[in-house]
Amino acid sequence: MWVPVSDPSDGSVWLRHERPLRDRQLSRDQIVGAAVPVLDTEGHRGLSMRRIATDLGVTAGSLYWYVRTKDDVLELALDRVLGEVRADPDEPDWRRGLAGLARDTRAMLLRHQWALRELTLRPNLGPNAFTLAETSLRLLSRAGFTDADLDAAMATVNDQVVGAVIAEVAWRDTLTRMRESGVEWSHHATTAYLRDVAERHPLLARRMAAGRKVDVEGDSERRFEFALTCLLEGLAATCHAVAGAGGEP
Amino acid sequence: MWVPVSDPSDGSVWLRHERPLRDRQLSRDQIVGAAVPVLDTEGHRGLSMRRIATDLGVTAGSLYWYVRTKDDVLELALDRVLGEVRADPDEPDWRRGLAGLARDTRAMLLRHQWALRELTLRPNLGPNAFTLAETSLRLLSRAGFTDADLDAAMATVNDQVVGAVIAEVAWRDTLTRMRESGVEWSHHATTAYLRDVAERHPLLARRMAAGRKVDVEGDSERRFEFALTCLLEGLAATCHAVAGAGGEP
DNA sequence: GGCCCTCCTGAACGACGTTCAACAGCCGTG
DNA sequence: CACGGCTGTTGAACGTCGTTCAGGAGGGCC
Repeated sequence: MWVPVSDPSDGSVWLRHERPLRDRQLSRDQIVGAAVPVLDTEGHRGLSMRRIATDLGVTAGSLYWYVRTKDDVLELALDRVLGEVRADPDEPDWRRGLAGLARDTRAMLLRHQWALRELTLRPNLGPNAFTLAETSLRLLSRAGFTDADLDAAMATVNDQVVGAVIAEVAWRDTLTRMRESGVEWSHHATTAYLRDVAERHPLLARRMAAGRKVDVEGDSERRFEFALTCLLEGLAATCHAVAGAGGEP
Repeated sequence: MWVPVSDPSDGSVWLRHERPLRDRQLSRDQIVGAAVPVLDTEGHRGLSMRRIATDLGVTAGSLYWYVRTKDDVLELALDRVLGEVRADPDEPDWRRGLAGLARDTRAMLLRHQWALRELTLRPNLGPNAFTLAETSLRLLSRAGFTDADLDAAMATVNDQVVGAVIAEVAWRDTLTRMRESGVEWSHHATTAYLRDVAERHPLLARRMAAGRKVDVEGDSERRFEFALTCLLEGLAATCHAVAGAGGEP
């Protein structure tokens, strides 16, 4: 019994079953397999249904036999790359486990920067997303969090990673684009605009001038590690506070 | 002497000066003013150059006199809403100050959810972005962070907020869409897929079943506050560790 | 052999971002 | 006061996009 309640685009790909195929010259897997490399190398702008189709040697229309919308493809692609994240749910030291998970997620997101966009407004109900969540929960429950805080703690770590990589990518991109157009950051006398900003904001100005030579790679990693230890520290403290006198042996 | 190095779209709107206008029937301000409400009510999909133009009573082509690209409009719109965030840089208690800033930023991002997408790959060099950064730095320098960690600490707080709101919005959206299509979360016997997920992931399953009635509003806020206290706790600890025996009075 | 279901083609639709020749009105200069 | 030039705006056009759909090829089942 199925009521298409109003159905503008019901739920998510994951809640729709893949058709049983017969002569299949294509499959969802192949479609995603074609989409991901394009996204990696050419970004969102480079991916079109027609592009996927020609890469697979078919016409654009055929894809709609396997997928209802381009958004479906993106949703599938997102879960595909989420599957690349490796983490050991049985690591006994929860802090080490979470840190590893965070680092691996960051690495994945840097490999597939388009995935950040997807995370912002994609339902994200894929199997790999669930597996990752379960792993996090497992590690955190080992830390001694109570049921209520378990959710929040998991979300906190995850959000920190996502937020950090977003900022990192945006920053990288900014520097690249500015360099391309001949403007040098950390040398703000070039543009009237930047000079003005520096005058109005002393702390920022010091920060801009400080790293005369900007080391995006290193800075980003340092920042990420800082945030991570900071957060884990806070989590441990909160956990102990909640557990009262209990906690780790 | 100007070399258009390759110039696909040099830098950012902010590095280009707005033309001095004469008969101006339009202005960048008006364009952004027309764009933001559309984005708020109809999202990215609802915003087109033609839409902005007709709302302003002109043709699409005219906009290109004030703006070089649709991306310019989005960049300007992003900074416009960043300007809505209010925070007191002179708040003596740095933790209270940062918490306030974080909460206000979250509120803004919930009002303008499209802005999340922009943050992911927009240069974000607008004046309001800089002002916010300066405020953060001011508060954190009051906390006693050294120059090197100042950057990282600011980024950490900011990233947490962005990450949290992203997850919140995605979650809200998922629930809404599922409800629209008649699938109920926390009642996963409905779909074979969700039942399967629940079987494979015990901790997740408990979490799904726990909140029989999902209170997105409350949960999100609780989670946000959890993350915030957690993070500030961690920051304070790190700061003290770095400052050695020094620190607050 | 006939039918149906699966899968793909090719053409089409409407909307999009962006460009551009043309033209309107105001400017300062002669 | 006339005129050339700059500032804005138009309207049509280009190419691309996501998506739809009638049609047909070809295998599986009765």
